[in-house]
Amino acid sequence: MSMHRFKPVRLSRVSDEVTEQLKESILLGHFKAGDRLPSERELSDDFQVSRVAIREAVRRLENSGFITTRQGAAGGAYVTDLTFDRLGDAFLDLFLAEKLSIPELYQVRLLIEPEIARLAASRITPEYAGKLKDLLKAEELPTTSLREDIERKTALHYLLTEMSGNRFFEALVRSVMGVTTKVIEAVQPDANALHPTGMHRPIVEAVLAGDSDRAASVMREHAIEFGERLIEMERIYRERKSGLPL
Amino acid sequence: MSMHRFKPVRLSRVSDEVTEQLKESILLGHFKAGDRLPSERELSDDFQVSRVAIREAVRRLENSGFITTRQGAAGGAYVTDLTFDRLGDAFLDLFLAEKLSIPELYQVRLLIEPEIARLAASRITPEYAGKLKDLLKAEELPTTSLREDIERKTALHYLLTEMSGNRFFEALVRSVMGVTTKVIEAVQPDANALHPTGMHRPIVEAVLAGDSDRAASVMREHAIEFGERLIEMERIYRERKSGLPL
DNA sequence: TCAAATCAATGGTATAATCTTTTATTCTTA
DNA sequence: TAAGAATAAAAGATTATACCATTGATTTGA
Repeated sequence: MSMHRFKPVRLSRVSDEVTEQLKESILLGHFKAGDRLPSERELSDDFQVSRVAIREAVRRLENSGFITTRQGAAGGAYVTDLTFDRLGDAFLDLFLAEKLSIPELYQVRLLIEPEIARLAASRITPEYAGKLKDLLKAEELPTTSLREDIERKTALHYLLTEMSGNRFFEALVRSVMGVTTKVIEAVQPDANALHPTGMHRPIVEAVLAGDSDRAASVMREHAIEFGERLIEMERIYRERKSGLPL
Repeated sequence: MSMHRFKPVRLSRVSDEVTEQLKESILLGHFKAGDRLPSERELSDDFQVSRVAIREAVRRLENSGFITTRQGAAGGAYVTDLTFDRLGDAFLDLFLAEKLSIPELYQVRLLIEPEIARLAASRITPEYAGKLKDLLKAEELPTTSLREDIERKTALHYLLTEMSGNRFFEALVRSVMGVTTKVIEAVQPDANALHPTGMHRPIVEAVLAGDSDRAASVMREHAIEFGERLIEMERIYRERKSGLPL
């Protein structure tokens, strides 16, 4: 009955050890974005484990967004700058597994989007003003495909989050957008009926005017209106559950 | 120059194909939480690929929170109910990679926590009232360790998000809490100085009273006060960047 | 000079053998 | 007969090795 507890010599799988050490190295900046990790065979030598263990670790790091791998001569595992994509994937999986619903997403969106618009209006610059006008013009071009239409209309929301200066807002909006885009593309509604051209105009105008309060309130109205249509989309989507995701 | 483009026979790695098929099966409910996937050897036969490919796929699914694996006779890959843990991991990685900062997290928290308190107050029930009182009592017990102290104090926030009835709020609060817990445990401040006993009392009282507006406003005050201390924690944390994460 | 052929490095895949862990079964023995 | 020990069996974990496929660099040759 010794008081001291010994730690197991092996904490876990060797591939987990490798994963952690590599991740640590990346986070500490020993490998920066764009750098290439040693080849699998080298890592195998360094860690003194088999290539299979290395590959499992690499696969996990890839899955977590830390690296991308390329085959061939100048190939290998390249460190990437972490993005919000993995968050989006996680949210999407949760939605597909019915651990999140559109109404829940929209309750949160209703809270943050007006705040983003408010911040954006308060931080308007001539450069951003130009970008906003361009996006609005692009939105009102004739639509060629649903996908392109969605891209154009989400672009404004992304620009506003960028203007807000808060990357957490950006992460959330991108994630919510990811889910809604998924649903819309699966249901294939009439693009213009879902989100009529010009719907964003009042928002842009308020932001351009630097009118924070008005920006927030028109964004709120927009979120309410669009949110209700989205909820109907989800109903349709869940009904034909056999039509596959991924 | 045919107009029709053929699709490549192999879209990607075989392990990616396997990952997608397994994930699809799980999402479609062919395997439910608690079910065991076929053994690696069986999957290898079914998919007609090597065990290496199977293992890489399993590793990714595990990393994404869809399965857990156990060794031994009754071992194997067991499907798990998707949780918000993976989100928390993603947020934590982003924070460690300096793609998110505490001030940004707190700007968002300042927005959602009062709303959660408001909702909780509007949905108070005798059962929740009992739980709230219990938690408050537990908080005011003498502290034994920093970790336990943190656990007790986060418990209230979790209960409130549960009461809010919105799982997205829950996901966000859990994620933000995950990051703050990480920072606090790394910095090891004096527990009571950081979050004095009784700090939560006004919030609980307002919620118990079913006073939504007051609940929101006192929660807002709490978030502001605590947030400022957290920002200082981050400064200390980032300074000694060598003290390792994970 | 430049295009084609070749080479080399690297990740991707397959196979097979063995180790380790865990549970179930069988056997022994008090 | 019941408890405990030995054994077996199943599954993941690990290793080793060989070979395939992709890709960029190098060499070759007209």
